[in-house]
Amino acid sequence: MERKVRVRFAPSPTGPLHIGGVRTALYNYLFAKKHGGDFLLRIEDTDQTRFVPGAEEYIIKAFDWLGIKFDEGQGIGGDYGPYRQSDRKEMYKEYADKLIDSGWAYYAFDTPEELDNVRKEFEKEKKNFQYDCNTRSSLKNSLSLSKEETNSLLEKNTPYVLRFKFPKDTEILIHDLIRGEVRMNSNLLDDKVLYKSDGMPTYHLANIVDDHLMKISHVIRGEEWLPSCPLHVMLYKAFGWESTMPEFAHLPLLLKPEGNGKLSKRDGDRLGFPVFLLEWQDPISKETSSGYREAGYFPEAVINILALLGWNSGTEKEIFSLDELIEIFSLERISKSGAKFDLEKAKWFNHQYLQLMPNNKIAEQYLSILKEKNIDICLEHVEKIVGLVKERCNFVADLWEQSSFFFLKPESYDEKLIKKRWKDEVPQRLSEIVIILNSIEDFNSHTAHDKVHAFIEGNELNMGQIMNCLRLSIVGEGKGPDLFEIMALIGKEETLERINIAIETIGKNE
RNA sequence: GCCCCGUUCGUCUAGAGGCCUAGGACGCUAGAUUUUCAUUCUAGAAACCAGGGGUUCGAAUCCCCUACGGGGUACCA
Repeated sequence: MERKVRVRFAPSPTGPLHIGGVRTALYNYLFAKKHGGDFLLRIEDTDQTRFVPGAEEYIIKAFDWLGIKFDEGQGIGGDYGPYRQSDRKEMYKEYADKLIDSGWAYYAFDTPEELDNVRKEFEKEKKNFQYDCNTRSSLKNSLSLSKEETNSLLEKNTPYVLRFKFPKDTEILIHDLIRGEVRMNSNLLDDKVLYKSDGMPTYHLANIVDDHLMKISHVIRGEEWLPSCPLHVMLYKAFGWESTMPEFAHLPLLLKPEGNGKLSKRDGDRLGFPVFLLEWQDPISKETSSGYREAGYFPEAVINILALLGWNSGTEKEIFSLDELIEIFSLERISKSGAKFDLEKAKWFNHQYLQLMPNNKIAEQYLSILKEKNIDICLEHVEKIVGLVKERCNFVADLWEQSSFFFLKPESYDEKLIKKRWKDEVPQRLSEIVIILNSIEDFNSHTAHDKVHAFIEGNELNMGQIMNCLRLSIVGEGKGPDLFEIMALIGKEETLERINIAIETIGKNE
């Protein structure tokens, strides 16, 4: 039975997405596209107390930036809507009732306070309380109560929840596409709440009903869901949907770099690298957390970084475009253990993408940074500068550090370099070079190079001595690309001016 | 506590019984190139394959135990 691949990414709008969630979405996307299937976005907002305004919009915007497109879902549309669970509220009741009718679920009238007390009682005896096949008969529910008692409670509108009735002594087998077979015994599993007293389903009920109705073929989600997967499998069985039950794949988690715990939204900026795709401001605390976009990462690089955090192609290739990833992605090559984010490698990836990007594209972005610094210059010129210095940069913003001297005269001169290189005869030699450079009609990097080299050789001077001092005069320190290229780009006049200023300044103010 | 998942260089990982004196990448160190810094190139250090038992002629690879890490254990997702 070949069925169309349909996968979903189902975040809860409790805040911005962190990169772990983004990676889960990416793997879903790659899997769907690889198999010519659909990728949908479903908003799981069954917990109304955790609603965070703006989160849903943020999620959509974040994927928009990343360049990952949903085929269907919230904010996109499709034939299986609505795609926000709170908008599907009415239909869950019907399915919950079906479970009551078939005996797979039961009413539980215990209040949260009562359950708390039971838990405390158990703790006193160093035992752990679980609402399950061993304890449910002593609690307040439709299994322990008589039919009359139950009905009377219902008639009085007593708040209740619906719990799943796990059968006794049943082994539940999960076929996980990443982990193989996982077995669990039903006696150890608790009777999870399926339907809450506020009239909303829990994740467990809602996700099974929706996945079924939306014809989801594969559930690819984080490992934190593995323990509740037996419940999900049992629910498919209870509904009689076993034949169309999706296949499961539980992804390893993204861990905090310090070594303990999974990455979480609350990590914000604390870890020294962005945890979110886009900058996020908490609507209540007003605290802002940085994003990859704002930190200067390219979306293509972020995709590449995330793809390789828990998956590899089996080859030694590491730079992949989205299309290449779709081509070779497979669930089998996902590793089983959690991965820590490596900031240094992330920067390296961005560096690779910066080198791959055409200079005019980079120049466009750099131009807006230059504008902010009140530097008015044409794109063509910036493009040339970018070509000379981009290999030294990881981010577009690094360009300034590597090329500010193209736009500004040195304000000071590197002291160490002066000490080492600025010998007494240097000013005289540089004055001679000024005259030589000034005599060049067609001033460019080649002519300047030839003249200066001829001068150095003709006078049997030390190449390093002259070149370093010339660089110091023009750049202010010992860095930068080929000096003659710099001279050509800033022009003859500016070049001469800078050398003259250096001759007049260096060594005179002490 | 109980249940589940995992464990190869600092990090991400290759490895599906002999090709492993364990390969690559980032980072690190050194050398080369260069007019400087960076890039680049080359080389190097870096994992007794968590530990211990098996199985086998042979185990990083299969099995068991232990340790450690992670996840779950909510009317959260």
